[in-house]
Amino acid sequence: MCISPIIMDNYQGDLTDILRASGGAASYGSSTCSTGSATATASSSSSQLPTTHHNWNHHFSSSDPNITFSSVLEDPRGATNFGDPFSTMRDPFLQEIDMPSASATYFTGGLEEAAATFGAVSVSAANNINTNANTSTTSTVFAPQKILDQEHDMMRRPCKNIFSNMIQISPHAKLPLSPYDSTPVAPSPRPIKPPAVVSPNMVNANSSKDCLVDTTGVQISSPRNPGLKRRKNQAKKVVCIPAPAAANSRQTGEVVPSDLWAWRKYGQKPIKGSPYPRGYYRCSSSKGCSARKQVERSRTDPNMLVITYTSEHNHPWPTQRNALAGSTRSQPSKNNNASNSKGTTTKAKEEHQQESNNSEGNVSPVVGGNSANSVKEENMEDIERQLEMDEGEFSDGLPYKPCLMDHQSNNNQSEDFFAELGEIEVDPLDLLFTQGFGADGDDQRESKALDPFHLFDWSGDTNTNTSSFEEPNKRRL
DNA sequence: CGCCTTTGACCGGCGC
DNA sequence: GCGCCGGTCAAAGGCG
Repeated sequence: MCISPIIMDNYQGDLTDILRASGGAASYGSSTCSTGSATATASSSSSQLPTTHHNWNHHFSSSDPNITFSSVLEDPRGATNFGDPFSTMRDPFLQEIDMPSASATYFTGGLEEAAATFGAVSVSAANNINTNANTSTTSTVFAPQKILDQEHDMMRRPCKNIFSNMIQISPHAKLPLSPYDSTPVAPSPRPIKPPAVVSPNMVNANSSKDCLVDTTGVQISSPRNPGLKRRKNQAKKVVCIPAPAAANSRQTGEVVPSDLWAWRKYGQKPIKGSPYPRGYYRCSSSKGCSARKQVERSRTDPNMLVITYTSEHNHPWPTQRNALAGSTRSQPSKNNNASNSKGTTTKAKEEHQQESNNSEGNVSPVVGGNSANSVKEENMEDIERQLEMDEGEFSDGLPYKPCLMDHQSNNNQSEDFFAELGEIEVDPLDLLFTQGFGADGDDQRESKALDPFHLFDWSGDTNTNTSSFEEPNKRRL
């Protein structure tokens, strides 16, 4: 069995992959993955995630020698973390921030190439924006206007995958290196960064291109916590992704694509000038984690979600989503009526409605979070073993063939995929690694039954037969 | 019981 | 100094 490239398209709505591919892997898989040989994994431990990286990485690297995704995943700092794959764990998005310019370029180039392969339009590590843009040394650097053009282009094109619809903006490279650049430490008040140089070219959030956000000069505050003061120039990472389908959006909030972290919403505010509120989330994976993110719809393109990551996680990736109740809350089974007005009922209501809208009489393969996770836990050892086997499979040269969706259906699929993320309440990656590597026979059938996307049915020609993959989500829901 | 979301209040920064 | 604004807190209530 192998990982079909189609998965990457399927994952267009899930930040997990990007999280993994962009940053996490730099810590996880570093030296072994980059070579493609991948005979040894940096994480043979109980954590499945590094292995996951490993495999993704392998996909890219094995598909096309020109794709440097494996390089992307390599820790540019040359760190090796065989002993502790989390030893350098930081927020995968923010990690970019901390990279020296060269590293950022390195990253950008790799991702850009990969993005191009997948039909991506614009992916940028904006360390190179602004003041640093002129001094960058590679052609992969985007000048601000180029980014604008790229986003323009992106907006015109239908969504192919998350690579094609995601813009990463990180503070310019002249920001001092993050004080969190090193190994995560116990949560503690962090030093205040000195003011960053703000370029007049900076595109700010008030511009018409509000997916390009000045990530400096923003404040983080804990006004009621004397230990944490508002910090100007807090490094932020702004990411634009395709928003979930409008039908899936909440009245007062956003359907936030799942990522590996558990986020707890702690606030929501209407933002002046935007018809869409901004949701405030903090990491709930670990107490004391200062990681936060803000989610809002682009005021100019409601189909885009602007996710701003601030601060960093000071803990490893959560390896068990069932411990992260909020992000994987199960499908509501009751109290979905309109009389409920607080708590999770809104989400439940909408998800319920979405399910009703999408099911069309079919039985929705909704996988309860608990059951799915229990499957995950039970199968992780098998999964890891299977992953190791997959390594060999890739080593045999199985070509990676990007499966580009046709433009018409793709946009819908993107949205539907997000919708499903909210509906099935299970990280598709979890599905993948809990069911996708199962054995033959009953296990396989069971996996298929639990696989709403048919992700694991790659016996056919998946790279060209897009119709076979046409709207997989709708087909099942 | 522990987690979540919602939401009004509170607070600090900033511009005028 | 004042008001606006964004970010956070914390109470209330729901869910599994």
